[in-house]
Amino acid sequence: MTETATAGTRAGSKSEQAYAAVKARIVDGTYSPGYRLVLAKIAEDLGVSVVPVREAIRRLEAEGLVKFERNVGATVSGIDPTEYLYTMQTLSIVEGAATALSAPLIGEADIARARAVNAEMRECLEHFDPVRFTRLNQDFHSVLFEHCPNPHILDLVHRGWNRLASLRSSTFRFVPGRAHDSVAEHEALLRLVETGASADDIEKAARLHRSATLDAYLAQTPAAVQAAAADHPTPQTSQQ
Amino acid sequence: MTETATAGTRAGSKSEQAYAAVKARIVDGTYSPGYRLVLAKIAEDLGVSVVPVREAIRRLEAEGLVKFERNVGATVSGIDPTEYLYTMQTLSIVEGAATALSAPLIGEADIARARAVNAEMRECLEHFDPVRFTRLNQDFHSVLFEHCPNPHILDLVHRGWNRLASLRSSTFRFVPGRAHDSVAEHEALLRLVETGASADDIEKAARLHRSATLDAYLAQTPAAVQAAAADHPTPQTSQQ
DNA sequence: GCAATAGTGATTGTATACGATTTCGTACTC
DNA sequence: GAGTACGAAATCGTATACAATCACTATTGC
Repeated sequence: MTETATAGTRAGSKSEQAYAAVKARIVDGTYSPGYRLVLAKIAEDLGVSVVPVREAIRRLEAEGLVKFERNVGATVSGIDPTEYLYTMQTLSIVEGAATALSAPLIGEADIARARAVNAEMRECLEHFDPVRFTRLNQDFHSVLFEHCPNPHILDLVHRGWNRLASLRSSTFRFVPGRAHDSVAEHEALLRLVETGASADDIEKAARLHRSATLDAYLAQTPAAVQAAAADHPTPQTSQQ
Repeated sequence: MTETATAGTRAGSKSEQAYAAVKARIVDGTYSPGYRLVLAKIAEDLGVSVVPVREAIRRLEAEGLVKFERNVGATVSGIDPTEYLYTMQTLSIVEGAATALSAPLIGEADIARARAVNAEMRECLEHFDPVRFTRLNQDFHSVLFEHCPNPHILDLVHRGWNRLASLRSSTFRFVPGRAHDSVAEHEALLRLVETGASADDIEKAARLHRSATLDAYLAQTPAAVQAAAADHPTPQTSQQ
């Protein structure tokens, strides 16, 4: 997880180093949303000059992790509800596809691992450990989509997850009750894969799983956002 | 079309200028696949220094238009059949979603315009004008997906089209006979939108339309590529 | 004649320096 | 007292310069 098309830029590169460092700080929350990223400051912290840092920031901008304004500077992208909506919707689509494409390549060992992870998630619910739950959730889905044979799609999925991570959109944070349903849906998803369900069915299930999380979020959110959301129906959820 | 998340980088920026210039040259074929992009040379041509050029190239790399190798340089991405497969598959997914999301927002005027474009495409078939056909094809699909209310998805669609443009994957070029089927499918798509078909049906149709082009390409391609493609089934096509 | 190797040229990677733009604080005016 | 104009500090944008790396070729040894 979390390696995004590094093509051609080996680890030794300062640019790459800056990219990884800043990204890590955003994802782990050291730089929280709204944080002002000053090139010179970051450059000094990392012991490199501003040029590679600038390149790193621009790259993070392309991934949506930071917002860049000319002659003003970069800030870490915030928890704009609309952005959350866009991201979840996009992820629903690409992750659904990735999971469907992965399904035929998922072996018994993968399934077993996913089940173990899901069991741990259940435990987290009892001991209320949101942080671990979120990390395990990522692990679970990784098993489902990591075998996706199309690297472009896989990359899009990774980007979506990174974006969510930067938004700190833990399921617990937004909708406490949702987590319980989530683990149940995980088990259902596994059974579909296990029994060799059609790619179409798996894709729908994966989409619904994410859409449900989004819907739960929207349900407990101010009316204004819901109104905006009405213009952006999530595909495959409200069908039938 | 063809504006890809320029966020924060106003037109006046040399970096932006370099990006647009190089991109244009790639898309219009001045720099054809395999062309070696030397920073210093491009910088001189554009009358700017190498730093903005470098930034532009890196951005194009992120979009998949060029391939970058450390300490070696950048080359325009080539017509690697596998890359073509990946791109078409991804586009099939995001364009399908974008079209489905757009559908409810497409008005009668849009439909009429699309019909006019499709009629022109028919003419191109008779007079054999592949270049114009390809451009019109893009216009046609733009009508279908440009109303997509989710900018992230729309951006992914644009990227896919740009990538195809750089690959010069004109339908004519790859599979002459395919173009005739294509215009027929266009009409069918329009009718679905017109009659308010479900988002699911529209999405499937849009995916199939693209998958068919991909399949046609694969059908006339060496066995080795087909074998590789077998590992990468296109979703929603073989389901029937 | 072939292979390994050292040297050379070309190209990228990064640092430093300076100009351009914006922002924010302050003083001044109405 | 509020609003505006001005100025200074901060920050970004780009040019230039140099160091690091790699590809290619010629040479040498076998």
